[in-house]
Amino acid sequence: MAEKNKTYLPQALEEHWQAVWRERRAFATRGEGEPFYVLEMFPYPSGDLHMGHVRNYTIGDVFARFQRMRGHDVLHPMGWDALGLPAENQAIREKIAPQIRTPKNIAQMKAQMEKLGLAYDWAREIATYQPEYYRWNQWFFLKMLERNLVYRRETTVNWCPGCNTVLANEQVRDDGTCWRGHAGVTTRAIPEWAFRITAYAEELLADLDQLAAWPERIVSQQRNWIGKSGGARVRFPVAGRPEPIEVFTTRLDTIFGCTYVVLAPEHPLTATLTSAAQRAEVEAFAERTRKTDKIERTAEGAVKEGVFTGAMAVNPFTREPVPIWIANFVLADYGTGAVMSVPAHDQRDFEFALKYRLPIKPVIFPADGGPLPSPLTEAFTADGVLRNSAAFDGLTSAAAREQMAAHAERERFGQSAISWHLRDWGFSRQRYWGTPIPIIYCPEHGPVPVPEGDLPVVLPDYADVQLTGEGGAPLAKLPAFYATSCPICGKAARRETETMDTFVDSAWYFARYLSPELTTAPFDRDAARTWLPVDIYVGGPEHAVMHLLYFRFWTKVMRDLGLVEIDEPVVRLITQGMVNAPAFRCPSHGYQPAAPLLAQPESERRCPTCQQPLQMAVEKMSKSKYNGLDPMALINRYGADTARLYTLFAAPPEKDLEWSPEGVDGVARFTARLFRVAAAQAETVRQAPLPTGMQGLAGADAELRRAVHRTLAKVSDEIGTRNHFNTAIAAMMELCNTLHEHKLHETTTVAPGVVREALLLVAQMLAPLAPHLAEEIWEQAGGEGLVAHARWPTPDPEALTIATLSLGVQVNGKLRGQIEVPIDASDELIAARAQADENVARFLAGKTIRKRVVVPGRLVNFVVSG
RNA sequence: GCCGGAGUGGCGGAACUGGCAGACGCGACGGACUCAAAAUCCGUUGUCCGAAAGGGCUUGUGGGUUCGAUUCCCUCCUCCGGCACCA
Repeated sequence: MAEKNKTYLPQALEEHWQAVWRERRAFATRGEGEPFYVLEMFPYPSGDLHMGHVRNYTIGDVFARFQRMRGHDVLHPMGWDALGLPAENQAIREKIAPQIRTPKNIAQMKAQMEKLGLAYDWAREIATYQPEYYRWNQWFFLKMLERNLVYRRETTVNWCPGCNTVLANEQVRDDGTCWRGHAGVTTRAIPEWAFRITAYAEELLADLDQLAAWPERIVSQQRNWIGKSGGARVRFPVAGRPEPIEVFTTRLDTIFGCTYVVLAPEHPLTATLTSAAQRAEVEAFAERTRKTDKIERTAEGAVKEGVFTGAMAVNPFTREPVPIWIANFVLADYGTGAVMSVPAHDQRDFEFALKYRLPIKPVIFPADGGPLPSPLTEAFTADGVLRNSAAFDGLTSAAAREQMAAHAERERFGQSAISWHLRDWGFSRQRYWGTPIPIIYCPEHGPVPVPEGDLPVVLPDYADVQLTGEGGAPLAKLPAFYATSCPICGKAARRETETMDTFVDSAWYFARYLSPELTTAPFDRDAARTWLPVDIYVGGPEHAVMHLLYFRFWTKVMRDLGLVEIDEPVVRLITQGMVNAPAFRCPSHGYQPAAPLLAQPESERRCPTCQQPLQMAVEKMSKSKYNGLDPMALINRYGADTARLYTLFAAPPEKDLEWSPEGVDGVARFTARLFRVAAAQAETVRQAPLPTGMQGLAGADAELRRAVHRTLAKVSDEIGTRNHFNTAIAAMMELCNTLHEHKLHETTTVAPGVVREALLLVAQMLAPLAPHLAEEIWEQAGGEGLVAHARWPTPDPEALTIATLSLGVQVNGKLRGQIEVPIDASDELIAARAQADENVARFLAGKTIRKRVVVPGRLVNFVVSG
């Protein structure tokens, strides 16, 4: 900047450099260097960045800027996940068209991102609400329909009789009322469209092995979600019925202990086989189950309940009759919707049997021949040896599972089978603000795909739709939208009025950035060959399962469509922890805005309405808890560099972050100190020739140069290898303290060349983290061009050498002394020095040294006795 | 309930492969500068005993493995994320 001021005024300085970057299009791809794709999960454009965004995008920005300095050709785009429920709810509340509101929100958030100094190539911006984007959702739908990866099925959804519409899980409150206050939320079965993700289950599981650079916890969550388990299907005939009950079990070895079977209340057989005597009870129970929503039902830490249907099935192994029950914990759309219950060997079945006084029959006994308590006090769930199992007695569980499956297959009442936890992806939504599903229902030809040439099916204007949140799919009220003709026969037909799950948008957006303007294909194949897979993907761990699984699934589909040549979308995944903050809650009036309360002394924090003392807890920042802190306030007060450094300094990326504004001051001091050092030295060092090595350097010159290069080695490792930005910043703070010890903030005796090198290296190290200040220091010290485009420096190995080491000396594992030894000291010399230490000698006196452990470079330990 | 993760000073965190626990920062305390305040600069700061040298204790709980455990194993507790229509 012209007219240097020695006071650090970050706002003006940052605006200046942001303008320079913008003018020079500093973050466009260059077309030279190894391609490197850095991606962050794109946001829903709510209108304001929150702290979670700031953290997410700052972390991504560090990677992008660092890899650019490493010489890569970096692709770093940003876009908007604009469709979905929040925008629709806002439209209902505020009566503003999402088409109007969304671009405004986007403009505002984009301005905020620019103020943070994020290095995006804005020429590649995408927004999913634009027909230019979602037409490709529709195109993919048609392609997947052709390949039998899309189908129609029945599903159960939350239904609010008051709103007369389907509710998202989020719109159902704990007490069974809907988000708008209606009571009596229930579930109901409706048809929907689904993606056959299960066709890829085996590959989605196997390819987890390719994800070596993903966090282990994400991989295991995916593995468990896919949930492959080996077992068997067995058919239990029902007296007087043609159709048997099919169950899946992983414990076929326990089947002689099966004393009842349980169906889901929605199971198709439930209605037909219930006896007349039990009908009223069974129907009442099914109705009650429907009224508890899906989440609560599976979250059945609560109550396991069931009723007898009055019907009996036959255990095909024992040929004995067993009662058929229905229960709330068995789900229709999971497995076969029916389970065989073995109370002796399954804890849930055991509890259920006790409650309803069903027989408990042990058939597996400990392999060591030990007894089981009689009566059982809990289920014996381990593998063991079979008894009471006829021909299979004496077999181990594992052997029995094999032989019994073979037996079942021979006898044609079952076979071994694999079961998956993963279910197909239902993506129909009865909503307006989503991608219209390109299907036309013809009375004659049934569901007919919209011809590819007629895409996109464009969402009708908001003005034509009455968004009330009531009465089912909004598009179904709009004849101008749905009235059409059949593409096959031309007769009057009706469009599909449901829209797609927004997970569809985010399943492939990473590829759209490669060629955002393309109108002939979702993306350019050559560009995909160049840029994919994504090298680093940064986002929240809340997406560990669903989004990332859909993302992986879609990539494999795109591969099979011949669009990409990769199996997996992302090489390296970084999941950043959440940003939490204190939230205040009044027992009577709910959450209260945290910001004014934090400004008050603790004793005065009371509910503004009723003056009760408030409960405080650290919770995820969110609007509904009123504990969000506006990042723009932070940036306006301290500058973007300090805000960035603080979010990076407070915790390593993957850890949750408890936001406390106090710590910011320390980082603000650090940036201001660095600025003052650069400003103090600029005049004297700008032209100084740089040192070429350690020759001729002594005293403070040598000391400072060593410190700078040591810091560079540390920072390179922390940023480049370990991604621990907090410790990188700590190392730079230490260096800053060293610069102060050498009086670089005023007049120093250190040689100008050494000072200039220090400043240039500081600017380069700082460039990914605090890019504006880095540019400023770079310029002050006479760096060439932009530091954003400079190469990441390499430490001078000569400056990293050291002559002596300091080792700890332990006696019996307790630290008793400290010694200095030459770097190449032998174990004998180390031991001699250690024993010579006065305090160590005290602890060795009169004892026998039984063992000596020398850990190179760390410590020496004497094991003594006597 | 099931799946995944986390727990270290007054606070955020560090300790990379089993090797000197508490780097760096906040806060607090003391000092310099100032008429004064802010800013800045210097110092102290896990805890207990001790004048000091030094010693005891200490990484959610209880146990185990090891010369040595924040790190590995088992038990329990607490908190956080996900659970398929929030994204």
